[in-house]
Amino acid sequence: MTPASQPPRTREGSVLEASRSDDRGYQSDPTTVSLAVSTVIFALRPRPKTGLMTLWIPLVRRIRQPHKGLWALPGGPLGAEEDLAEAARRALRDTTALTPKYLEQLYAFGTVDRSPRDRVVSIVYWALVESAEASAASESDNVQWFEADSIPTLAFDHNTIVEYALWRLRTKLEYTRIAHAFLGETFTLAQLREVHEAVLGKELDPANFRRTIEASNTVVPTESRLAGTRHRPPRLYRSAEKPDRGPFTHHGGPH
Amino acid sequence: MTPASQPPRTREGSVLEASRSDDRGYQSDPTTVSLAVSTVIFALRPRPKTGLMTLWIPLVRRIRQPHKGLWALPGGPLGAEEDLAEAARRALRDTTALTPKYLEQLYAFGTVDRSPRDRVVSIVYWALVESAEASAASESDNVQWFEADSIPTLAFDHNTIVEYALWRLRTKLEYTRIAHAFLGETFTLAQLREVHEAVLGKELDPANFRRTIEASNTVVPTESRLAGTRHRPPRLYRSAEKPDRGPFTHHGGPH
DNA sequence: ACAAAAGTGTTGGAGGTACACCCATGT
DNA sequence: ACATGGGTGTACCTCCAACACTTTTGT
Repeated sequence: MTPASQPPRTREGSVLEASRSDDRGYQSDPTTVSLAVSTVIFALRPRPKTGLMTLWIPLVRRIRQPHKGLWALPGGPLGAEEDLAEAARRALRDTTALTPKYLEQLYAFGTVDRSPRDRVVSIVYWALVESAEASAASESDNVQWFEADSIPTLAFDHNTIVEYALWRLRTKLEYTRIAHAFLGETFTLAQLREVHEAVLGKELDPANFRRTIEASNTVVPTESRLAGTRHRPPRLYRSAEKPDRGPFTHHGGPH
Repeated sequence: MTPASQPPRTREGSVLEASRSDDRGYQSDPTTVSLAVSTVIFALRPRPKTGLMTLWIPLVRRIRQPHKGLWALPGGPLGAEEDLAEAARRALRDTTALTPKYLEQLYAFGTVDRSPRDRVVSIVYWALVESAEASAASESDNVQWFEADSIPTLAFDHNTIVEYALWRLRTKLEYTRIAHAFLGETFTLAQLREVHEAVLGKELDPANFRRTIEASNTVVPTESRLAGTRHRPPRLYRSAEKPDRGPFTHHGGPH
């Protein structure tokens, strides 16, 4: 019996992003519902002191009311000619200047009072960014990375959203191959295990991890090995083609 | 390795409901994105000939353009003072005049061209309705129940949405106790098994089903038994309190 | 040679499927 | 008495956690 995946019922703020261009802190027409798209971005980065890889999330500082000065999820209003995922990707590009290796819709948050004056419905996505790139990601006064375990108080209901995204990431890691999104073209099983350990926050048995992964057919071994270690050189693997299928390819075609 | 739960990328219509009050078939302001909420409603009802319980979905006939005359999911525009789930519940009440025992957000559909002229983002919910009530549900010229396995061609991308909802229902049935939502206060294990069989579309071993359910602690036995059968009277069960927990109660508290 | 991580083998427990069998009631 | 589903027992199989053990490199 696994946990239910009912998302939170929040009673807090909205998702007007820091980079919004108009200066009003409220909606002119109170009968209108406005639509925004935000993205929870995950990447693995080394923890400053220990150098150990952990989960990080970039946040943007709000430069307008409401919640001016607080950190918030990157996002913005949905463009009329823009798909939802495109908008999420744009939020990601604007803050981190990176391209996600994985992007999925998380949930639509829309309680009436989540923003103080506006009525905003936020469609939230979550994204995974390759570790190598994430290290070189832009950081500034208004954009900063935080460890997923120690997120400050955020604007609106964004703390709740981040928690939910974290839960989804951890849950989904166990039954899909999204972990590959954190890694490059080829990787060792130790590196893949490191990703799992960082996300789940616990150590895994190398022997059993190997067998579990091998049995899942999510990776294919290459001929090359990683040299330069001061021990036996580990084999490099690539991500398997695309055994990842949505619900439709399942019962859509012949069984 | 279970299937990934990436929803479809549709390239079709929107979700303007049949009961919408304005008569325009398009949006006045082309730069505005409008927001609608629809609901996929599930109930178990006996199949006409065989009497065997199967999955049914109520649909409404579109009485306006676009897609006038086609069947579509019940839904409507989101009210400014209305939570998303409320709007979904309203759609359900208006069509079936019933209260859902279970209601959960499915997905937000928002590709640019899903509606011919408008730009509509639909936040779709799915709901379960008690079988007993569903039998007495209202049906009219513009509201009709269809078997989940034989849905006609629907307006917009609603066929895709229904397929996705079906997939979610079947998947979630296996690791939660949502099956209870189809049943009344008390029920026999045979009835619960009948629900599972109807949703999954295959027979289950009564002996093993019993043990699986008992081990899951999702039901509690009562003292009463069901009489009037022409065999040994089966024990009645109730749904367990609330071992159903969202992601937050999980890692929100101490581990 | 030795440290260190890669990689293999082995065992025991948990859980799930198949199926034989007994139990209690209405007719 | 007997048909019918309720309910129990059990053997087997697969998957997974734990951990001992062997292999291959750099120093």
